[in-house]
Amino acid sequence: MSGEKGPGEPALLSIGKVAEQVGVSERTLRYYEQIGLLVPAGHSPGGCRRYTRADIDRVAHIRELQSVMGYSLEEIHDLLRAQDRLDAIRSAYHQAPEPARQAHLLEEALVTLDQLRERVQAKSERLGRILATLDAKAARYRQALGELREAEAVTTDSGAG
Amino acid sequence: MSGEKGPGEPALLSIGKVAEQVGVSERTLRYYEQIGLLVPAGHSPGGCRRYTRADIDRVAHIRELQSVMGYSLEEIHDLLRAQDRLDAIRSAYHQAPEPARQAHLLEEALVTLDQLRERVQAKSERLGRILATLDAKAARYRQALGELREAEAVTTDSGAG
DNA sequence: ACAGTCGTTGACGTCAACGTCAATGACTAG
DNA sequence: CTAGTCATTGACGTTGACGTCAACGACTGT
Repeated sequence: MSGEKGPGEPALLSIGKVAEQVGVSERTLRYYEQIGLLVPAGHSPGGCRRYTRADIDRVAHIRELQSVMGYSLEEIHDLLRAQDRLDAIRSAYHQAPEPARQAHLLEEALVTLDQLRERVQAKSERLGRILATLDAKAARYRQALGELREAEAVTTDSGAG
Repeated sequence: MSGEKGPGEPALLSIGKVAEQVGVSERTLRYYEQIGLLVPAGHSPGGCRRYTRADIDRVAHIRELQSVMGYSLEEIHDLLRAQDRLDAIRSAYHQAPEPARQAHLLEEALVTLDQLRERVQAKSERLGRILATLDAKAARYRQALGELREAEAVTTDSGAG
């Protein structure tokens, strides 16, 4: 036994499992590590990468920011740095080394969070406006279609009568 | 006079003006033409591209689909093809060559429009969910911050008293 | 012990969406 | 008519985000 099935243990995953579970390639995971986006939780004695569930969540988060927000990996890197600082605070929270500093970091993280929130909201609003114009367009076309059909019905009437 | 300032005229613009007005490079406009995304309305006798306001709108539309929806130029090309068909119908609408065919094309275009609408809505909803989780996170952090401050106040009290 | 699979590190390839440069031609103010 | 600016067509370069391949080492069931 070399540390596997303990129910309270981290439950480490190989790169292949992670790739399969989140639907990315192994190459992508190694690339993310290369640019400092996702450092695996550890390594096997032989040097194989070992990931945790948290790492999976992180990759999923990265993909979401990519696809939904259209962020570059560099922008995502910045965002996740703030997230990492928050996590550092959470772990520090249970040790309470310097409450004043904790509060400062928390405020800093809140600012970052608010900035992201604003950008997400802005995008959401833009999408809302686009939706409205699309609906308006569809309504106009539907009306035009109705008129066309009415005209056609009249023509058919006079043609058949 | 070679067709410029008539108030009812097309009011053609050079590539430089268009690039400046929509905030893209000339290279980008030529590239869009190269891949068939934006064919200029005409050319000067010497071969310079001439664009209309409609072309400007089109470029703006392209950039919006790129930035907000994250579509590739190829996907945008497909979308705009449907849009172009609709425009063809609109111009045909005043000539009424074949109302049955018009109706068919209109229905086709409506389907495309609905597909886009659905995708926009899906993205909007995803953004909404992200917003909710961000707000929840912020709330938790704000609470943690409050607790920290309270603890600090107590500490300060005992320290000062 | 060993075959078969999984993983590792380079290194080079790729694709979209342009940027940049060079050589040449178009257009415009004076 | 001419200087200065704007535009045109290649052609090659670039950047991000990976894909792919080779040569090798790690791990697993039997």
